Amino acid sequence: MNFERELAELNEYQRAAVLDENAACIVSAKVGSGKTTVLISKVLYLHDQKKVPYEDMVVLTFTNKAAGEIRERLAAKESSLSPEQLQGFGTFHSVALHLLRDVLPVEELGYEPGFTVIEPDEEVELALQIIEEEKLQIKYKNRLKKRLEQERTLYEQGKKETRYGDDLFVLMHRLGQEKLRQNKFTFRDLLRVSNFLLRRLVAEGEKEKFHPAWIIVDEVQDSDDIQIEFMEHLVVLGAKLFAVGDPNQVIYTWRGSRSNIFYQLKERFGARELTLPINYRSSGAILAAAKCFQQNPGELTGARTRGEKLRIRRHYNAFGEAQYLAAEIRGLMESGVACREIAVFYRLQSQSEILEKVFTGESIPFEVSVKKTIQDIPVLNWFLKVLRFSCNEKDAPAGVKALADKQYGEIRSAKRAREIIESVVTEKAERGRQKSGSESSQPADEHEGLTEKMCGFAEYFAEDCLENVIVDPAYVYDYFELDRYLKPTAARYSEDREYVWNLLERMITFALEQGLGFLEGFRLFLNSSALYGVQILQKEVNLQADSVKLMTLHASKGLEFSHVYIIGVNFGLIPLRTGDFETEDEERRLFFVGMTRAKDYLELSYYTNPDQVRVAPGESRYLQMIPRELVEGGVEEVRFEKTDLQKLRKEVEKSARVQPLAMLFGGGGAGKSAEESAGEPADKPVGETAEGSAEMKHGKMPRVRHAKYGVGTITSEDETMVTAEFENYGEKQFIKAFSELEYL
DNA sequence: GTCCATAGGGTCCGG
DNA sequence: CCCTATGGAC
Repeated sequence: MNFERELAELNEYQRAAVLDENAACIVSAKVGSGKTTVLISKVLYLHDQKKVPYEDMVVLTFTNKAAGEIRERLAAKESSLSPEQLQGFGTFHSVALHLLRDVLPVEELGYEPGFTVIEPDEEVELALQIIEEEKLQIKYKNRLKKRLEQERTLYEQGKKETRYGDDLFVLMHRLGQEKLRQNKFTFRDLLRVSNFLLRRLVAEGEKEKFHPAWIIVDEVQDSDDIQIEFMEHLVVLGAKLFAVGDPNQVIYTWRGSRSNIFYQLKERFGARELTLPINYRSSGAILAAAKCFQQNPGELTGARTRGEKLRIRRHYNAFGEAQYLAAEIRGLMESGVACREIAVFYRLQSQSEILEKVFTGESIPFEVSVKKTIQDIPVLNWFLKVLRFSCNEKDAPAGVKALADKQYGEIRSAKRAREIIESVVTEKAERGRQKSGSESSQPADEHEGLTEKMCGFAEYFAEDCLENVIVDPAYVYDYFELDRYLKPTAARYSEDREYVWNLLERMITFALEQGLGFLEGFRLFLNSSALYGVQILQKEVNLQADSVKLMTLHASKGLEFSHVYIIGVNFGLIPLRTGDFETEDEERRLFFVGMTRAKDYLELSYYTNPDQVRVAPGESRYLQMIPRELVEGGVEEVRFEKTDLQKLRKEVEKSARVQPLAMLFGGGGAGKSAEESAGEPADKPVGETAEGSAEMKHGKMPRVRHAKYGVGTITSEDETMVTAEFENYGEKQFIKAFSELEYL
């Protein structure tokens, strides 16, 4: 039997979790212990052995990515899965969306089933509009987004006074009315309204309307109150609970999850607690070091041998380190390590900048993980608004924004745009009322403006909609005469066009997949595009691409690499803040998460002369917490000469342009710039590299010795690199300033 | 309208 | 720690 084999591949702990019969079970899955494997096996076990249909399971994740992974791994094991069967599989928000659309009676609250999900920014815009119209007194308007999020709980608890004694609660009330009127849900509303209707379902004993057999939750430690409540309602409706998570990986308390969540869950659901204590990912040394940062020092056992020790390196500053990393990574590449197995983690997004510059200059293939949403791509932001008003004339605000867009719109003033849209909408409504069979549905005139095109869209495509004729983005592209707005002369034209094209293709495919007409499919897509915003853009998710990954420690969660470099382990940066203990604990967990991403090699580094203010020059005490016997050769300093570094830095700054032939080995002192002599005196050389380069001018092939590669001969060089042929290793490239080569 | 003291936020970033 | 929006004093 197929499932028997599946079970045989699990260890005893994993097997126990999969086979557990309790009504509620919480699995404390230690880092790298096969959490997702267990989760998938559980689903398969319930389906194959317990004959629970997939339709009766609710499988909840926090990210679209995790949801996608689960679907994918499931599809690999079970081929004939239909989308309907997996409607309960997704993020908390997408499952709530499904419930509100297809199961729960939202119309009883005054919403229509075709509601739109809006992004936080849109709620803020709506709020600002209300503030203006009603002359509300709101303090800190520039931080409205944060205030709406943070002070919402106070409002919901029925508090009278706002934090700053202003009209914020009046605003929240009006905002609620306005969202209802415009048929819009925020992310939070999805869960809040779901919870409200589920609670009512329970209270009125109408359990037959929705009664999942199982809820299975991934990364349960990230749940906030509203999500726990959602789980609770499903449990009350009769579902059994299986939740998997790790209290040591709570790094998002600032957005609502709490570190004692595991304890809370056990109390609330009377759950049995199991553990998955065996880590399969990291080498023994890495795991042992990481264990120093475990918060709940429960059982955590490694399955691997000790492996290579960690390294701790000291660099002068981030630039020197970037040079070093470039050389180091090149070395790894040459020794056959795939780029995709190498990652550099840092605490702050801004730290990637210098790495990007240097890696670009050194031709190291890399990719920076930056949060990308629709908002970050202006053309899509604009075009989605165009489509939203086109498909739904009730969404006048979208029409106004499309029309008044600074870059792609037609009308300068937002006020004027609003007037135009309003008049067109009322005019259209009137014409509809006195509809005499006259031929009003003319195709859009070629020279009409955007307003007319948006208003005529639904009518124009109505017939095609019936026959599903639209399969080519060109129809829509031409209808809007998009070239008039994207402006072929603009520098970003081809990129913009590709984005738009891509989006249209996706929307058409979506409509076809859903078995809906073109227009209906578009509407449904647009209504929930906020929830899947990032996925729309995923032309390629490049975890597979062969490039070095640069990301923040936060972003590293859930990933693994064979070689990991955590940089800037300075006090003041890792941990970021000092002072209060709550956040300090979180920093420790964050560091733990980062370290445990590494499979085979982990290197930690800090700066003696950090460029950023508020970063202390010394090593973080986190480094002192790691037992020395796990560290190769104590702290190794990467030595260099400061003037070389400054020269290199200037080159890199310029490298966007054509690289000038740097006079690195010209006459003595040629590299000394005015600022340099005016600034603080250059440090005394601490390395031995200066003499070496002088020697090479004479065209000799100097013999060198390197601590790691042994004795060799220089074979070639340019301004920045030296290549040497080693007797026992082969060819190796070094950055001159860091070569650590001893010239014989 | 301008000045200035000061409270409070900033980094991290899911849906 | 540093920056700045805020709002009262003038």
